[in-house]
Amino acid sequence: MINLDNNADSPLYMQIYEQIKQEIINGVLPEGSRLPSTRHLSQTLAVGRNTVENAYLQLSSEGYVTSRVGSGFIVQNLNGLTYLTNEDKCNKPIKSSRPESKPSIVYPHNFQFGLLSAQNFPLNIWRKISSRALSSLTAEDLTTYCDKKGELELRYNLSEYLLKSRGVSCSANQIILCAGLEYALSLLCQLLRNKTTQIALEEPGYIGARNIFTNNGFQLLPVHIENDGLKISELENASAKVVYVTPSHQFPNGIVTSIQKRLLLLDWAKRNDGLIIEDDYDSELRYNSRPIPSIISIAGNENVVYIGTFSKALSPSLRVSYMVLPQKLLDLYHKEFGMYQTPVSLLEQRVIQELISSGYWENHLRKTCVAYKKKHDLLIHLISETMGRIVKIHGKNAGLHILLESSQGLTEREMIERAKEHGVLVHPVSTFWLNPENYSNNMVLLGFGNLSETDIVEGIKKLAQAWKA
Amino acid sequence: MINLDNNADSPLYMQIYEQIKQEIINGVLPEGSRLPSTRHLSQTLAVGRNTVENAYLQLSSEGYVTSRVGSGFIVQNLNGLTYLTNEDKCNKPIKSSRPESKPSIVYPHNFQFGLLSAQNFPLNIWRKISSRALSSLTAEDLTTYCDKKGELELRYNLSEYLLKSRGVSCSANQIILCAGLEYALSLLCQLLRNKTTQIALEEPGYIGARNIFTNNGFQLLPVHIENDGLKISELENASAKVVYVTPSHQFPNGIVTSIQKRLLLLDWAKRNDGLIIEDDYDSELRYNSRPIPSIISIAGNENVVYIGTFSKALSPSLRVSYMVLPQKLLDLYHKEFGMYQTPVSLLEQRVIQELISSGYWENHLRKTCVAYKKKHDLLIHLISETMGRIVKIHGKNAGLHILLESSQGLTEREMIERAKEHGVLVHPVSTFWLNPENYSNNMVLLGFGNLSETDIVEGIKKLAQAWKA
DNA sequence: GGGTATTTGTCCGTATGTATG
DNA sequence: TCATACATACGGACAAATACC
Repeated sequence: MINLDNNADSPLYMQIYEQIKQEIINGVLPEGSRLPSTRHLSQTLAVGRNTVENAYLQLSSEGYVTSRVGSGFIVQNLNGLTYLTNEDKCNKPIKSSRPESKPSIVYPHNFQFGLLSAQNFPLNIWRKISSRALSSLTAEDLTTYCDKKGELELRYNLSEYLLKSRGVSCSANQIILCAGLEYALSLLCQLLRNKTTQIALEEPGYIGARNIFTNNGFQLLPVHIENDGLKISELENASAKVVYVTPSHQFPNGIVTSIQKRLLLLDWAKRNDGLIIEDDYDSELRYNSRPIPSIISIAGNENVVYIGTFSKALSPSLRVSYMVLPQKLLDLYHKEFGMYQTPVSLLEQRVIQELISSGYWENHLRKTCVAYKKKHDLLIHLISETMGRIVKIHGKNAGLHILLESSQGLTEREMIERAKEHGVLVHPVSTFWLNPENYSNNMVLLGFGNLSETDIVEGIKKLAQAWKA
Repeated sequence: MINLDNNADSPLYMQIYEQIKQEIINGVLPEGSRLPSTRHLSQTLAVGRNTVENAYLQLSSEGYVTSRVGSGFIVQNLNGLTYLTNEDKCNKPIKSSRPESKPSIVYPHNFQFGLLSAQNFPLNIWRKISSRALSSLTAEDLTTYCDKKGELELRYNLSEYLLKSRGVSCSANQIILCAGLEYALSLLCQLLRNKTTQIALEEPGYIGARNIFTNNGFQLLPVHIENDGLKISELENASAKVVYVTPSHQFPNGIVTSIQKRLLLLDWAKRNDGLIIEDDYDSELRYNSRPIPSIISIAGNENVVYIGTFSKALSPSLRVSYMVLPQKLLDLYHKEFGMYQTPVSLLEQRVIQELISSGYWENHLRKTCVAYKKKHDLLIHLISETMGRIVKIHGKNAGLHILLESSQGLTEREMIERAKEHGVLVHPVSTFWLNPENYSNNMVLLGFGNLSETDIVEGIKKLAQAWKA
C-alpha cells in the first residue's frame, strides 16, 4: 500500500516514486509484475494522473521499470542494480512466503475417522445440480441478503425430508441452517447462556462437541454410557439442565440408544425443564438395526433441539448442517439472534435444496448405505476371522468406524505403536474420555469410510501381524 | 418414518400397513405419490421384502394404492374413502404448510442499507469462475475435510492482497476464514473469554456487532465518537481491555479515523495490553479520500485483530469473511480451536481464490468503486440542490449510505413517517446508539447501494416534497 | 477467429505557488 | 513591484495494445 502525506517535505510524485522503488527492491513487486496503471493508481490515491505518471517516468528512467503502450509498466530484472542499504533492509516488509504442502509422514494404511469414500461421492450428479444452481442465481439474488435462517424453500424441503425419514414433525420456521456442528453448537451456547452454563454429555463422547462447549465457557458434566445409552441415574444426580447426546450412534461406541432410554431421557427433560441436544449426525448410516424414532419426534415441540448434517453422508467440505429448535428457543432466537445472517452461501443452499427436492438425496443415501455396509461387513468379517482371538469388536452399530479392544492386555498406546511399525495408522479412543483415568485404555478406533475394500483387506492383514501374540 | 416394534402384539407387516395407511390418510403421502419400493423399504426397515410386500398388498386390496410392474405403488384418490377418526386426528402430524413469500408492504423507493447493486455484480465472470472451480473439485476434495482455517492457497492469496492494498503484512498462517462478521466476532468472543468479558465500542456504532457481543455474554462499554474517531480519553477511563472499531468508515457516521487517532489507539493498546478489533468492512469503497494505513499495518503482529469481508464489495450471499490474528491469539486459537472446521464450503473458497489470484477481484473493486462513487455524488448533489436548506448531510465518507440531519427540527420519527407517506423508506439512526437518550434524534439513514440512478433521482424528489416546510 | 470496446502509455495544454532577477 | 522560469499537480485527446464477444 502506498501512503501519501500532503504535509511532507517531498512532493507527492516523489513519495510515490520512493515507495514503489522500495517495493521493487524488497521483492514485494517481483520482476515481471505490472505496476497499477496510472489511471487506477491515481484514482486510489486520489491524485492527478500526471502525478503518478511523473513517478513512473522517474522509475522508468532509472531502469526499475519499462513501459509499453497498451500493456503498462513492467518491473525489470534488477541484476546489478540492487544493493540493499541497511535502511532498505529495515523497511522491508515481512512478505509471507508461499506455503508448501505439509511433509507429514504418509502411512500406507490409514484407518482415519471422519473421511468418506471418494468412490461413493455422486460427483456427476453433484456437478450437474451445482451448475444448474449456479445458473439459477441472478444478480439480484447475489446482491441482497437472503433469508436469515436459510432459504425458506430449502427449510421447507428439509422439514418434509425430516418428517419422512426421521419422523421429525417440525415447521420450516423451526429450522436454522448452520455451517457444520461447530456453528450449530456455538449458536446454541449463546442461546442457552442465560439459562445455564452447565452441560451434561456422554462419557466417552465426541471430543469436538466437548471443545465447543468448553470454549463457550460451559462447564462439562460427564455422564457414563451403558449398553443402551446414557446412565439416566447419573444424569438425574448431575445438576445439568442441558444434555448433549448422540442417540442414533453414540460416539465412539456406536451404541444405539434404546427407545426406552429415549423415553426416560425425555421424561427427565420434562420433569426438570431440561433440554436435550440430539445430535443425529450419523443416523442415515444404519446397516442392520431398525430405525428408532428420533427423540424430537417423540417430544413434539418442546425440550429437544435436533441437529443434522450433510457432512457425513454427502460431503464434509460442503459445510451444511441444520438445527430444529423447540418453540421456546425459537422465540428467543428470533428475539436475540434475528439479525444473524445465515453462514451458508446461497449457492450451497440451492444445491442442497435441489438435491432433496429432486429425490437424488434419498437415492444417494440408499446407495451410500449399501456401499458402506459392504465395507463394514467385510471389515467385521476379516477381523473376526484373522484376529478373533486377539481383539474384541465394539461399535458394530457405528456408521463409519469400529472399535477394537485388545484381548491380550495390550494398551492403546502399544496397539497404535505396533500398528505404525507395520505401516498402519489406527487411532486412540482415550481422547474421547473427559476423565481418561476411569478408562480401561485398551481400545483403538478404525475408521473405514475412506478405504477401498482392498485397502481394508491389506490393512487388516497387517494389523493381524502387528498384534499377533 | 415407519416405526416397528418386535414385541408388539401385531405382526410386522400389519404395523407397516397401519402406519402407511395413516400417512396416506393424513396427507403426508399425497395422492399420486409413490411408496418406496419394496426392496428399499425392506432394507431401511431391516425386514424381509415379503413383509413389506404383504403390507403393500393389504393397502392395495383396500384401494389405498395401486401397483404397476416397473413403476411401483402409487397412492390413489381417497374420495369417499377417508373418514378421519378422532384417534386419527390426534395422531396427525403437524405437516408444515408450504411457505409463501412474505407479503410485506413494498415501498416504491427504499433507501435500504446493506444491499448492493445488481447491475454492478460481475455475474458472467462470477459464473465462469464458479463453474471452473466446480470442475476443479474432485471426489477426493469433497470427501475429505479441507484445511481447517481455510485452504492454504486462498489464505496466501489473501495475505498478498492485504499487503498490496491495505499494507497489512501478515502470513497466511495468521488468516482464518470465516462465514460473515457474526462468525468472526463469535469466534473472537470465544477466544477472549478467559481474558475479559468487557468490550468497548463506538457510540453510535454498528448494532450487528453489538448484538453478537451481548449474545456472547460480553458487557458493552460505549465510547463516544468525535470528528476524527473515537474519544480516546473516554476509552482511557473505561475499564475495557478490548475495543471494537470501524476506522476506515465509522458506522454509521462514515467518519474516517485519522492517522493520529490510529496511533493514539495503538498506543492505548500497547500500554494496557489491550486488543483492537479493526473491522475494515468497508475499506474498499473509498470515493475521494486517500487511503489511510490500517491500524494492523502500523501495529505489526500485536494488539490488533483485523477483519475483512467480501459481503460489501462483492456479494453478501457468498458468506465469506476473514480474520487476521496477532501471534498471541493465533497460538491460543491453535491450542483451543484447532479442531474447528472452516465454515466456508470448499467451492466458495476456490471461487474466491481464483477471483483474487486472477486479478479479477482488484479489477472488480475499481469498477464497483467508480459506479458507487457516481451514485454517491449524484445523491449528494441532488440533496444539496433540492434540500440544501432543510437537511444537513453527514457521513459523506461512508461507503454505501449517508446520513441526513433535519435543519427544521424534525425528529427522526417524523422524518421517517413523512417519507413513508410519500412512498419512500428511510431508516432510523437511533438504533445505532446504545443509549439513545444522549442522542439528538434528528437524523435518518439513506442506503443507496441497491438503487439505480433514476431511482435516486425520483426518491430524492419525493423526499424533498415530504420534508418541505 | 475476427471485429469491437476497453484499457493503457503518451503527449498536450493549463493552473498554481515559489524562487529569481 | 513586476516579469520570468521552474516545479508540481491536474485533466483531456490520441493511438497502440489488449480483452471480450
